[in-house]
Amino acid sequence: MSELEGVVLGILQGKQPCTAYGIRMALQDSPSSFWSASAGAIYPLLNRLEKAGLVDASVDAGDARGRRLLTLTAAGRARHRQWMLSAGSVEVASAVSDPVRSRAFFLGAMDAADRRTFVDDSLQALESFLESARQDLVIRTDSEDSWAYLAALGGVHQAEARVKWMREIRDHLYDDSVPPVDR
Amino acid sequence: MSELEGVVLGILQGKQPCTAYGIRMALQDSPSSFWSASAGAIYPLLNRLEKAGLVDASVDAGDARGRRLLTLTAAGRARHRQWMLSAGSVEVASAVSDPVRSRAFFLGAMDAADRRTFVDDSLQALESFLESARQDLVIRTDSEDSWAYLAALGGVHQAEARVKWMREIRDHLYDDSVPPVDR
DNA sequence: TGTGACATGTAATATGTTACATGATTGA
DNA sequence: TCAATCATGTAACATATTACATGTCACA
Repeated sequence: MSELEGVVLGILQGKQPCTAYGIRMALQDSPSSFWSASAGAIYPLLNRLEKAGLVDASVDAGDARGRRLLTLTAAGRARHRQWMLSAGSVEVASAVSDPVRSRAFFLGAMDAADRRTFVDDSLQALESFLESARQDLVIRTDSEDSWAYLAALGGVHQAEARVKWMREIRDHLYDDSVPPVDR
Repeated sequence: MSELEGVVLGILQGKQPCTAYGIRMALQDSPSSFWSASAGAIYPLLNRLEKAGLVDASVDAGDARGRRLLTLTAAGRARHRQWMLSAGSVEVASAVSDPVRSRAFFLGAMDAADRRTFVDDSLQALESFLESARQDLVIRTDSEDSWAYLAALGGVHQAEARVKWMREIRDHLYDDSVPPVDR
């Protein structure tokens, strides 16, 4: 069961009845750009879920576009619950990915000028991302869903931790005691 | 250019000359389980890179296994540099993924008992992950590569932020009108 | 001498990406 | 009426996963 599948089931549970397009838009509104939320991923996925009996679809008769309103079945809810509870496994908890940190591991192979570019530019990008995470939090502030707010708050905390960390690296960079790496 | 490709080029740059197997093992040693580091991903990838002229391979004549020692070409180094500098783009900085947080957005759809299970179990998983991130940091402490140390430190900071955040959620959970479990 | 790590690779499968293609609906 | 948004979908392609398959090397 893929991450995207779990997320899509979750969005559907919160918005049903809604269209595949609506799910796509909800995914796109997230500050994270981890999924492209492309039509080529969403429509085939939803059709798979429907075929597997996790999702019900009814064509909206009053809409000539063939608008399909989707809802979760009982099996779909059970599957979503199963996905949720997998958060307790260490494998899921450790399947994080941070593309900036992945790159930072190899800073030692760059020359001093590139290192500066890297740190300055990625710090700016991280600050910009933090800003969008904060905006996302504001949107959820008056929502009745305090859990979604707390989840978004976690995103802000993590974004703050990333900015702080990159500032630490910058401080280290501007410290002259570090000799250049030999190549 | 995929994340895995960039990471593999980076590992190779730091360990060359080394085998594809060595790169796999280096990937596996990371506390993050984001990549499975399976043979089915690494060997085809390295062969693609070789074909593209980013990697050079020389068969070790003294080894009957057909051990191939890999090195980066100039084009490979340039490609790696390009990947590194892409950390400055907001798209890359925002392409983070946290499977526990993804799930936390949908806590509102769970019943109280499942919510408690979710929070208690994922807190334990996050603490366990934090521990492995700390161990990874210890390994890098006496390394001459201070940058890799700083990168791993970022991993620890983020893991700490995730634990702290889940504790906040737990506090919110037990503050609620829901009667507390026996403890 | 035997076991576990080293070493390379493929096959079937699943899933995601980009780009393309089409048309309806809504509101200024 | 016209443009932006809503809405569904496919095609070619790239890439990762799991499971399988084979054999060598180092060392106790």
